Amino acid sequence: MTIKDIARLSGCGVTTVSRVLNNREDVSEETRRKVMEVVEEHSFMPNSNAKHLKQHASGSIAIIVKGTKNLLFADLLEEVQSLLLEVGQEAAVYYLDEDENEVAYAGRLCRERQPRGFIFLGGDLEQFKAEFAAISVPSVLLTNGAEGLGFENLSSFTTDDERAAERVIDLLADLGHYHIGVLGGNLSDTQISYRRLTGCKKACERRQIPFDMEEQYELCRYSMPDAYEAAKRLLLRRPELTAVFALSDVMALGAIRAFCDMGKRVPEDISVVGYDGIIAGEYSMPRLTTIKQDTKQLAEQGVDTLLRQFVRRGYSVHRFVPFELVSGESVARV
Amino acid sequence: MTIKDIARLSGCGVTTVSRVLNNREDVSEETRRKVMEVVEEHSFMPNSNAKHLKQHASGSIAIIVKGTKNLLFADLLEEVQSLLLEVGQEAAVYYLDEDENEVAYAGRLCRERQPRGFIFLGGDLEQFKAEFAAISVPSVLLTNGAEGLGFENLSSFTTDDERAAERVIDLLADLGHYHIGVLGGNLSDTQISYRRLTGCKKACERRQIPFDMEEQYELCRYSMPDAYEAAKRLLLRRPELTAVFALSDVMALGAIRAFCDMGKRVPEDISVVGYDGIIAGEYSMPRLTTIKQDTKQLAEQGVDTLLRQFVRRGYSVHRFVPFELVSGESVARV
DNA sequence: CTGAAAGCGCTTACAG
DNA sequence: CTGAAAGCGCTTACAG
Repeated sequence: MTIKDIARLSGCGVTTVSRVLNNREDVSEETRRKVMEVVEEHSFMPNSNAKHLKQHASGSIAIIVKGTKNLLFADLLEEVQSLLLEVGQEAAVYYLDEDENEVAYAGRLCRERQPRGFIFLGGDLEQFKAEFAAISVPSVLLTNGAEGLGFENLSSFTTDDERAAERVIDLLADLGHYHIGVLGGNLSDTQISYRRLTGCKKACERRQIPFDMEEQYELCRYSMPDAYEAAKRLLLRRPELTAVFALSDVMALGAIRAFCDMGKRVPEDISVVGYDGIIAGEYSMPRLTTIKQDTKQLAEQGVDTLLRQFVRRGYSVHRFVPFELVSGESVARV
Repeated sequence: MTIKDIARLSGCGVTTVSRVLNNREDVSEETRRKVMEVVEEHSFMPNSNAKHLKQHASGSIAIIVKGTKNLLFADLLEEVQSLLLEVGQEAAVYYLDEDENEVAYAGRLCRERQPRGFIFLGGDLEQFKAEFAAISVPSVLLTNGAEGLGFENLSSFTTDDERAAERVIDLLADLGHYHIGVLGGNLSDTQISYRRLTGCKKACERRQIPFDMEEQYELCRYSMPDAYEAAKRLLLRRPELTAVFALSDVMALGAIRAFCDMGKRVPEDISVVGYDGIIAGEYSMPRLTTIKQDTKQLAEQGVDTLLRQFVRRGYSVHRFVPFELVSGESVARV
């Protein structure tokens, strides 16, 4: 069944059928009704391959998730998907390992699949700087800021990571913590861990808390098993730590389990702060003290902006979305 | 850049270019090299819309995830995706609420997007019975069994839910538990909760443990917040319970948090058993005692079978995948 | 081993 | 308001 059949059955030309199917104005009500009747009767759906071949685009938005085990993205993805569904915009999700090059991947997708636009969940600015020029469709980056890059088809929304991290250190300092460890990801200055760590350092300096990168920062991936091992290494190396700031909730959860297996109690013996505000952290034991990123606003503004970019090319915005320091049960006064 | 350009630049016909691009045998080595050179130089990618318009299929596999907050599917999805990536098979993921009709959705996708095949992560047999006939591409259902339905293009792999649930009740009975509550999903006989509950009932009968559906079963969705509320209702109604079997780990995690907030200790005051074996349950406090579904095998056999179905139509298999009762820290002797 | 030509199912100037 | 026709970028008989 093709629009040709529909045309034949409804007694008009294919052009008209196409117009009806695409909700064009310039069709008489009567003709429209006639066509729709036949369409419904056969529950006809236009072939999207043919459609998009002509339109030079696939009609669907590609969502690129960087980091398969990062539950923040799971929460965020859900919000993004439901917003897209509301407006009837199709979306396909592509998962990448956190170390893969998301922009190169998007570039390939562009040539092969021609999506209408991209939503990046997480991203390394390095990659954007180097390869985003090859991408010409509207795009939005969530949880990292791309303002400085100056691409007119790329918007970004993120938490003010530096400020948020400062707040965490301040909280810990206020509670008397002096030996603080940090668990986080890649520190290249194009990654979020770098911005968060910068906040930590500033606050430490301001509060006169010593922070020795080599000794007090432990690198790990965004997954519980990896954070588990990293947290153990960190505490074994620095047994005097009274608090650990994990730059992601998933890491914090792995760390808590690690400390517990080492015979420590959280927060009595060691405090743990997370970052993200994922659902799992609201139901963990102890409940996570963390920086809650506003996934709702991230998703809303991201989707909204992308849709706006579809109609207004060259429009792009970069904004911080508010965060909140949520106090759970994983932090204690020292 | 189209294959026409490649043809011109490499001095041969488009037919030949197409043959090279699709790794056909019948091309001379020299011609192939010449063409590939031009292709690489321009990093040319064939337009998939045009390609699939001809081939009457989209080339990509549609993965339909039923239940956005069910972390089991997150774990499973990751395995499925990485296997698909290994063989270079493109896949698009579509998320549905756990109450939506996944087969109707797949039907629409078929007409619109023409995927090569489907992988369903979770599914209600009811839906399959009613609407799967409309789907003619190879499909695989994971975590539910579709053997009885007799569709020749549908395979299924699942855990022996009934047996596994029996094992859980036996474990609890062995430890002296007599008042056992169950937290689970929709009980229509086409859903997994039904099969798991059937196992519970059988074991309870065998072990002479009373089980009053009205009083001891609490319905909830596959999400921590929902399980949290449901667990509270259950325990308030039946304070004498010494153990709760949550038919999903996500539910178990929500329940543990609920009991704790009610002033109970897990497992000292009340034991909790989960089902699934998700990663988050391995790092929770207490570590979850649960039925570990073999996501690795589920993914491997699922993907393998789907690929096999592509070349051999009418081939379908239905199998149980082994499970394991993993003992964590969430269960105690009464 | 190679290529000219038809056709996949749409959309969109263009002409009426 | 409507329709015949060209064309999107591929694949695939078919003929050589």
